[in-house]
Amino acid sequence: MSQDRDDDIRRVVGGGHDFESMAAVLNVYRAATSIRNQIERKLLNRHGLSWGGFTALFVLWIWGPMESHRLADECGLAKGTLSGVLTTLERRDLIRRNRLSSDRRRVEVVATGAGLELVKAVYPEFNRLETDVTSSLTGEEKRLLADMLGRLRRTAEGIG
Amino acid sequence: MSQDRDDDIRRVVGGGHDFESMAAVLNVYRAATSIRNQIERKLLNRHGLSWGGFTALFVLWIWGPMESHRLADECGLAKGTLSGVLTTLERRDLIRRNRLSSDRRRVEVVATGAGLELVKAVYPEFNRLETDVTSSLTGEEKRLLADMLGRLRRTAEGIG
DNA sequence: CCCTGATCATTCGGGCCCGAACGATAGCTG
DNA sequence: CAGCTATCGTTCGGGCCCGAATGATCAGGG
Repeated sequence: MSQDRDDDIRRVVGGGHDFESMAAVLNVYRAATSIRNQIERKLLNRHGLSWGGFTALFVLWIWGPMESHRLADECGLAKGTLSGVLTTLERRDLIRRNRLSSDRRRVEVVATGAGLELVKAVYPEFNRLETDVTSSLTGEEKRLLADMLGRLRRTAEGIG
Repeated sequence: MSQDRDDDIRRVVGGGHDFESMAAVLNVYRAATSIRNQIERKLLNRHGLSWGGFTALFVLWIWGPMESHRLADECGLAKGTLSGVLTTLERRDLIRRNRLSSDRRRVEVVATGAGLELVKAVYPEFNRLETDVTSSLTGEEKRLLADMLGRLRRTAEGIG
């Protein structure tokens, strides 16, 4: 946020507001959408993957098969949203749903061979884009950024 | 990102990857969605506003009427997306579209009295939530965070 | 004057996203 | 063992979101 914009805002909304917090929140959101859009455009679209789809596949790769509610949590998605994402992935044979015999309400989600192959192929380039996108920060800054954002997120979720 | 998770990832994806950048990007995205979801749930939904709709109204409040393409840019939305958001706002008489007589391709977007009234009423609470959400950071940290995220965003957009 | 190419906003197709409602399943309790 | 109650995943309604295609409008050159 440039100083000019900041001044415009102060002038219009008046005093008694918390501009530091506003700038922090605004920048978190803007940076996130920029990163997501760039990575989708430059990489994921080409492989027919959405951000959410790639995330799910990545989680299943790292931690192996898991139940749907936990996968939703790991991906940061509402369960209804995850259901749709999984349907898309399933249509392309990248994941499978297995109903648990021990509790037929639950569903275990498993990446197929093709799913694992895809995420393994895409991840290196994904990581390279992460590096590119954060190239204006030092290693120490990246750690600091991640730490501050982690606190921010825990606070936000704690408020709910 | 906890150390355990980090270790799991290192073990599976193997060496030669940039985990610092990965953690930074992951946390940006997760923090952004947490914040957005909380603010929508706790405030905007009650007023029938989406994040994008509130943003558009806020921008029009601060900087006054502006052409549609600039508004899209200020809101960080694709122009097609903004068109939909504006239709929603227009249906509720919160904004108006004026075709420019000087160039009938262009559209000037104006907040109505009701629109200004709404954004003025909602903004103080919005700002309070921004304060709450960032309460685990010091003022200096918020400034640092905003600065790093600004650099990050400019880099991301520069890559495209 | 047209014609051509550029530049607007809108529309469209597809998918994401949420919360609420739903139906199926499980476990408890009397 | 029948009837609650809680807890699954899915579905549904509505809106957001993008990129590509579309149609309207404008500016410049023959």
